[in-house]
Amino acid sequence: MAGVHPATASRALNPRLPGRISAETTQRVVRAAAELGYVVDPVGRSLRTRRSATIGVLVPDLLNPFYPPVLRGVERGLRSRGFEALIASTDNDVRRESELLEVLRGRRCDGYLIATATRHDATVAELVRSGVPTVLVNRLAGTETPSVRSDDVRGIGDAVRHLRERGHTRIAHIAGPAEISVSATREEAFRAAVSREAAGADPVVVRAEQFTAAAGEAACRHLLRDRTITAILAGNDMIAVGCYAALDRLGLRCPRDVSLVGINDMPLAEWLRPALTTVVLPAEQMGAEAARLIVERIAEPDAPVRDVVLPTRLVVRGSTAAARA
Amino acid sequence: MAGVHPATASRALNPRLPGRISAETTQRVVRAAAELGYVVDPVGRSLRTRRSATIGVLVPDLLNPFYPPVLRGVERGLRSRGFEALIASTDNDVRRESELLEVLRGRRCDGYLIATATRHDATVAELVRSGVPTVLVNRLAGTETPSVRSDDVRGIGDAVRHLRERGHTRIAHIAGPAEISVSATREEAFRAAVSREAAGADPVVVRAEQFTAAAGEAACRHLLRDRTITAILAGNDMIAVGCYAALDRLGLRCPRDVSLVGINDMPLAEWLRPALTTVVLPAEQMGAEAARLIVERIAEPDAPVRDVVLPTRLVVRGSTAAARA
DNA sequence: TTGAAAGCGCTAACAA
DNA sequence: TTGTTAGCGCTTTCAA
Repeated sequence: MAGVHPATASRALNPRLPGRISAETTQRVVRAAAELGYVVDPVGRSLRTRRSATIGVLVPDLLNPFYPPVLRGVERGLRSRGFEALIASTDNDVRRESELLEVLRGRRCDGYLIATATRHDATVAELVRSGVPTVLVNRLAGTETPSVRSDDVRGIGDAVRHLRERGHTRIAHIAGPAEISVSATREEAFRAAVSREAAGADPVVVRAEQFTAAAGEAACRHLLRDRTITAILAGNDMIAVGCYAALDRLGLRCPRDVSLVGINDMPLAEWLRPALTTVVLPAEQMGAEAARLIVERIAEPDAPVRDVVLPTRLVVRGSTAAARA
Repeated sequence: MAGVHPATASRALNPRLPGRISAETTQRVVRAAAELGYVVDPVGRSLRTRRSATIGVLVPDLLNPFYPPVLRGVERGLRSRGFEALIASTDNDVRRESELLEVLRGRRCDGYLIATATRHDATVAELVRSGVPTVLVNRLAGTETPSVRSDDVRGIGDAVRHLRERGHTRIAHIAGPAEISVSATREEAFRAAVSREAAGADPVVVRAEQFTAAAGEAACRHLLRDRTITAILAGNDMIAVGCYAALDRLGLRCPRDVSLVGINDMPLAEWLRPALTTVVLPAEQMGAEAARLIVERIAEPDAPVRDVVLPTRLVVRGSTAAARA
């Protein structure tokens, strides 16, 4: 319709392609395209360029309220750069992780965003080894891979100090599952903070089997056989939700009897009663950063590996109060 | 490697293609493929077949806990049939809906799953008119489109009866935004149920601006200026969460002063305190059914339009009790 | 039952 | 600056 060769049209519509096209021709092509409602067929393009403009995204559990905001950031970040996400949830199942990754790899994604990496993750290790652009989110597995995470150490330090300042001396931590890297990071941060902020205190740590309310409730009931504990730092907000339930069952009240701090600031955290004091992780921003990193990495696969650490902060709500006398 | 023509290999690996291949050759090809780690390139296939094995999925709000389970059902249902989902969240913005749909259409999806349709939705109407396979989820816009929804009328009837049996006579409903079709369905069902179950009672209805806790809280505070109300049916669980907050603020207790019923049974509903009595919508199953319907529709675009209505049930937890004397 | 040939829509390399 | 040619990997049509 513009009276030019297809290749010229292609160049006119893709200004970044080699071969500059005159302004006049470009205009003619663009106008014709608009009139015809022409949009490039991504399939033809992919076949030629060997790129799909698609990123595979693996999350551990869509039902954990932490991830939807992350995905929102990922989705927006990718789409604004012309990419689409293929999202898969592994339900915290290592085998399913490798299956899903196979499916996504079958789709020839240009890169992968992995939020499911466990501490020693063979599937992810193999992915990285194969040289495919990969970015880890929130979880860490080896240092040769770019990652986005949050400064949990700082946030947890703030949380412990907050509790200490309110007179709590017996502070417990309900850690997440051992195989998840953030569990270890947070537990370590907790121990460090207690020994720093509350020298001489003996840090109490129990472990929840999963990052779920049910597992949190079980762990909390176990923990509270020790009634000297007046404050709990939960491994994440879902575990904190379980703590509310456990406290209720045990006839204890929050924050009067036990203060509670979560980690994540998941969507409903401020609507729990009492509203949850929690370490805010910038979930959406983490997703957005991850999107940026993976696109950069695809453009420059050999650029040095970067780790992005995003700031956290403590938001004080109703679930923490002064220790009972 | 199997010593056959590519076309033969293609046929051997795609048993459904025309042209039957001998068992022997097939075996040779399959074995060679396995050894080479060969997987079909979906891009080449798409270019040839004009199909992408990709479904565009539009949801209104990833942050509303109702949708992650739906997506889980969609994801599994599609993947088990060889399809992938391209998921986009519109944040309840009509303009963004049409933009995102354009982006997805640019990707040449084979079909679309729309969970965002408002009552009179031009974008969706145009999509359907263009003849692209489309299935609506949870929301209804016109009858020429297949849809998956839940039997809210039944569930709401059960809820009202439940309240009535516990002695509640002043039962109010906090409806969702007017432009969403489920808001109207539920309001109507509520009015019908009240006049059936509680003849003579005057159904009280207020409207929340959005399906969010904040909007629910505002609506509930407004509603409770009438202190004769002893029970509330919230338009969905997020609105119910807002009701908990409003009751707290007003110094009222649930269920002692006011009983509360939600709709959805979202992931955290049972962990709220008191645990939320709610109408369970089979979210994941709705997603799975939608996946099934859209794939069927792609296979047989001219089959008669089907509406799937899935059953609901009331789950009674701690937020409802006998009316105060 | 298998092979040969062609072409889906696009853009990279080369030529003009 | 634009045109020509070729080919990405696959499956379909036609022929053998």
